[in-house]
Amino acid sequence: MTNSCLIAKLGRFTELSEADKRLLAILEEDEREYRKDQIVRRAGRPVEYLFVVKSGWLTSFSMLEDGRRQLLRIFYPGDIVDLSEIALHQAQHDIKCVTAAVLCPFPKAGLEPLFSQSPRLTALLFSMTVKENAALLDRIRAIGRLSAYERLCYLLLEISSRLRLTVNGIEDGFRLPLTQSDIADLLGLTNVYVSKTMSRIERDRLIQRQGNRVQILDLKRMRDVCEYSENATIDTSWFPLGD
Amino acid sequence: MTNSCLIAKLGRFTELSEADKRLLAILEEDEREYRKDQIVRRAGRPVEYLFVVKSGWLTSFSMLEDGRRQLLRIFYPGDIVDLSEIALHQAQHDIKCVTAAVLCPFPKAGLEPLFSQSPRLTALLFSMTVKENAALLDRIRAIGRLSAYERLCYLLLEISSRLRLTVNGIEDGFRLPLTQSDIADLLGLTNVYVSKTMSRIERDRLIQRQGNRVQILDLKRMRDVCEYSENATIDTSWFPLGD
DNA sequence: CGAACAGTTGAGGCGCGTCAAACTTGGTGG
DNA sequence: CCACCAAGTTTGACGCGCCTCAACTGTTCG
Repeated sequence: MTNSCLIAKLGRFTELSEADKRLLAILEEDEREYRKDQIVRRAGRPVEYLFVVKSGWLTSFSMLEDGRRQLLRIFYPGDIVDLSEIALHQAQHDIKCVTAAVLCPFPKAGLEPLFSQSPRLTALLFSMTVKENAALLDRIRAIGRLSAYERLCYLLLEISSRLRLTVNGIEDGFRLPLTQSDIADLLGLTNVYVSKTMSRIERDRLIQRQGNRVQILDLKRMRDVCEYSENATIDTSWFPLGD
Repeated sequence: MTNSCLIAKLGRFTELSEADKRLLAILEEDEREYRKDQIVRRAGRPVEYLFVVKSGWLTSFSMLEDGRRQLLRIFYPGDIVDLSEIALHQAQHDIKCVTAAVLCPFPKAGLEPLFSQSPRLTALLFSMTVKENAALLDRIRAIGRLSAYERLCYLLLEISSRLRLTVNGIEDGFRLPLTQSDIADLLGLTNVYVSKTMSRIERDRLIQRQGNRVQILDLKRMRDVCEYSENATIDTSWFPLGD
């Protein structure tokens, strides 16, 4: 319980009571290791288990018959995979590991005590979903209306902002385990054009790369390029009181 | 309460107790009329009120400094505008009326009794948010990886599927109050190309148009074109029991 | 009747895709 | 510790889908 990823992430947004922490810790009792590229769940299968991400990056994606692929979401440590499918009978998307990962599976019904015993945790989970929602809207804006150059700046900002929730000190850069094909499929581009555009961004001294490490050199200019402002905090004023 | 839009929509997914219905009806006590094109809320403003849509279509959108615009969401009768902003301090997007509309404003805190008194309604609202989330993922796939022709087929299917939730008998077509510029801004295209592509879709006898009414002629082929399958039902098996 | 707005149509251009061939990197086994 | 291979990245030539600009055609409503 002391090293629960969920508690670590959720605790950033609001004070958690001991009871709440216990409810969350139950979700991480089990633990399973996954290899890089391993499929965690296939689209069309019933959603029986959800997973807390303990370590590693995962992604959900959608394939078209002719091979086109769209990456939909990245899951980081502290996320619940896939909270968004809980309301559906069948999984809509494939989910696979971008890196080796450790996941904590729990049955869908495992959320029930949380909903019935802690209105405050419920509101928090609700807020997390809503926040994710806001992130999806940002991506729609990016894919729909930004140029490739702008989209890449946006993605790097989004990733670094998300990493800041669970990782400390990324000012000197962070490891980016996504391939350029992954990045292309996240943003509606091709790997070739991602490569060319990343080089331009680096030449413009907005970022610096070595291997798969990326460092953002000029945060302000990056933000201006894609008109992206992250808002990390959530409004907890409407939350029911803790018990 | 008898003509509550919320109850009408939510009741399609699960049985509502009388107590639940009362909780929902409170949200629609107030009522206000809006003109076509009227701004309901500006980005950057604090989110104090949410709205139940009683009639009309609204949209949320994001503007870039140079005038580019991305429509993010369409709100139909029975929706809550903008449930997704509840977790944030400031509104992220502008919201305006596509048609004349009647909205029921209620303060953000108005949801509190619902969260604290009815775990079942909470789970339902949560599911609605999650379902909306799934719809956003579909749009990301469409904008990121589908051609203009495929995107338009997708959008028409999505709209007709959403309308089926509150309107009966759209088999003989439905009114589409969006301009082609709106449609373009929803899908990351331009009004000119939407016009040309819509004509192609009509020439291919997938749809038929007159004025702003649209009728889908060949549902199966439409679905095949964009590989889109709607899933209307939600899984309520994990819901806490009603009181 | 005319202004304002939405839709249509055509000509030409550009951003990003496609294809293909080098080059770099990191992991693996001898 | 080096040699090797597979996977990922880079680079260049060329093409296409969608954009831009612009003129024209309804259509609605004072």
